Amino acid sequence: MGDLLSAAKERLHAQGGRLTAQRRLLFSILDSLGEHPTAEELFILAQENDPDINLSTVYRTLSWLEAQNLISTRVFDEDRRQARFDPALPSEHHHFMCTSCRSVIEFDSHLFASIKSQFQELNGAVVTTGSVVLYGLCSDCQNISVDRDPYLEGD
Amino acid sequence: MGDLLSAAKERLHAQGGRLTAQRRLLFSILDSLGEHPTAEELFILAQENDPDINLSTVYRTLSWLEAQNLISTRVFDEDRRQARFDPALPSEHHHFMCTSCRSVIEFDSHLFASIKSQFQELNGAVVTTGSVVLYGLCSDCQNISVDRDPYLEGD
DNA sequence: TAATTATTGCAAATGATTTGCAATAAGGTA
DNA sequence: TACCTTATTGCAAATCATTTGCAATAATTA
Repeated sequence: MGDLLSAAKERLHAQGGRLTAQRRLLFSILDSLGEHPTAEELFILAQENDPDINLSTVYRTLSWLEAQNLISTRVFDEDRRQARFDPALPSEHHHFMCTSCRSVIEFDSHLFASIKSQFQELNGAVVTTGSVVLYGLCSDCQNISVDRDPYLEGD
Repeated sequence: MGDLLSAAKERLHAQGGRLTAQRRLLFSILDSLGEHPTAEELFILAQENDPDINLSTVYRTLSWLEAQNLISTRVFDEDRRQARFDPALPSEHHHFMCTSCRSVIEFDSHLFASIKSQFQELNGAVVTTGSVVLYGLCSDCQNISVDRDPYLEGD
């Protein structure tokens, strides 16, 4: 932790950008959060510390972070139209999403490199990024519940 | 080919649904199309045969097909918020998307099963579905973009 | 401390997708 | 074949997540 916060600060300084209270707050939330929040979720978390922060500011900050390559944006099929923000560099890891509680678990696999090179050789393509996404029930949710309808909000 | 069209007809009949001209058209376009169109792209293709077809009808037909499990819906990160429709059973296959021309190539990999089981064992999760998505340049676009990219040698 | 201007909050705009509703037309039925 | 029933359509308006224009605000610099 502390990584994204300090990296973002540096970038801001180098570019003549300004470290506002809102940005500092958002950076540090993302920094300490072991999750993949939607913009809305991050907004709600931020409001606990700054009730006047605006959702636009959240989106603008996230866009800036992505342009800086400090976070990555993922759209999971289960979420349909809502993006999730991954406070980590892109293409270094893979994701599992629990279809019940929507939590995201990151994982690595050395087999991914083989899949990539296999595809490249077979198709003459150059693969620059990519990842694996798995869906299912996390160990917690297996006991608790029936799979929730992914397109119904709330419950 | 002919697969989706006849399967859809059967389902409609069994459910008291009606095989309208619009549906027949959309089914057969999807059936013969070796691509992963967005709703808009499918709409434009359909208009060639039925200039009065409505985009809502396209969306409604796609939703129905997905509910029937006859096609699957994918949201690629590169497309941001627009969904693409995969005129294939949601069986296990993976995708490569060219970041230049946005074409999608399907592929298989026996290594995916290993990634899945590896993750399950390690996390106590049950994985029901999932896939690999790769991004890069297809063989066609490699030449084009090399020619046009001023930062690459040999301009 | 003031000046400059990047950033904010707000409201309105966007773009993809969904939905309410009256008009239309499939697919049975008489 | 003509008629009925009601599933489906086209249209317009509504949603939902996200973006943008703009005047007010505030972080940095002079």
